[in-house]
Amino acid sequence: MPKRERQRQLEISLEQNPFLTDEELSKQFKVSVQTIRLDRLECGIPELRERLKTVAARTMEAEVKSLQSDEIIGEIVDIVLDKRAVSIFDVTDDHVFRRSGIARGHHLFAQANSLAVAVLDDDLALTVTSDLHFLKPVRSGDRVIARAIVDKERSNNKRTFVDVISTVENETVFTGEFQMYQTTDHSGREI
Amino acid sequence: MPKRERQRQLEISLEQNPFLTDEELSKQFKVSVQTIRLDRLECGIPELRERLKTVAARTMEAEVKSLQSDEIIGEIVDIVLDKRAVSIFDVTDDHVFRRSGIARGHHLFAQANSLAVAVLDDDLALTVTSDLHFLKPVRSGDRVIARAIVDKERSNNKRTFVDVISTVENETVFTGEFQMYQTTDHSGREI
DNA sequence: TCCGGATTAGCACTTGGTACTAATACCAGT
DNA sequence: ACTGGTATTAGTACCAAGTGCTAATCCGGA
Repeated sequence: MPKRERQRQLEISLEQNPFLTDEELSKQFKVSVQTIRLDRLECGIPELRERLKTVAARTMEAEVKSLQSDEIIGEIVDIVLDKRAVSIFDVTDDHVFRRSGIARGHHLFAQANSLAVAVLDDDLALTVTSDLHFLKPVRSGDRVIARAIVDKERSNNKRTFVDVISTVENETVFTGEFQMYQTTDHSGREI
Repeated sequence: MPKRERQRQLEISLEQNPFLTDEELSKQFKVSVQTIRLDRLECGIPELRERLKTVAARTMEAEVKSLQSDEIIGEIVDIVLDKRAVSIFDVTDDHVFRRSGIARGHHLFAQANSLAVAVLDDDLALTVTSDLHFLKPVRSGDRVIARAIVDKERSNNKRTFVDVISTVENETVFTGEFQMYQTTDHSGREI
């Protein structure tokens, strides 16, 4: 196998499995450990420990991100329980279709839906039905601001209606009407 | 600081930041490196490199998972383009409300919506509106099977209607009607 | 035949450890 | 005051997986 091709394969191997030591690689490619070291040097591939360090660093970051983004998609910036709430969601490359660069619908839905759940002062609010309108495409880099308002007129003690309007730079990109089910009895409360 | 307390703090420190070397820890706790080593030994905390290895391993796993789960939520098991498609989504603890154990709505939506996108033989299909019904709660461990059917009667060359029905053990848990926008012109094709 | 890139080998040194031994410190009990 | 036990510190030998360097060898083409 020619040198160029081996180096290409090496990069692929390490991308798939950064845990390989030079010795393991030398066996895989049937060359000496020194050759592997020279290859890594030429390709600018760091040693095992450095690779693990960066991979591990990625995890820590990702875990912090996913921790906060699991409960609520987006960040809640204002909330008055049982009345209204606002959340901000920054769209990144992770959220868009690669070909078109347009955000996948389920991320906008997730922001709106989790905001609708959060605005209800209930241990357990579930979505029953919802009616969605995706009005304008949202792209990577856009900051989506979702505003949820509890519609008290149409709500009763088991069903609550929450309207969510999401905007990017004051233009409405998404609207959702959520009919929510609440377990606890709210009839005794102030409405 | 007493030994017990120091060891407790040590565990906390390393959980938050597994990248700390014994030397850094010894400075942090103002004891010798050897003491830190003894503490790790007693608490069963592995050395830096082992810690990074396990953290990095977690990442790789997570990345494989999120890679496949980003394009399509769930796994497509059957598809006839522009006609129908089926996907399977296994609900885990990651998808449910901690308190109630019931799956968050946006995961069911994501499965259905991404299936609706996939079934359309188009580089760029976008969701315009959708009408959702969450009929029964879905729990961790449930296997959700989503079936998408393209409604040809109501579709024209710019708007396509896709109906998705999701079931768990033959019971319908979710239905969604998706009105999709397609960029490419399908009028010349077989319906 | 000679040149040059590619490969291999060998050695000293580095990091962040393990495993082990030994010394020291300090406090309580008798 | 002496002894015992725990805690801490110091020091040594060793290891894995490298870097950085020099030197030797191989192998193919002009």
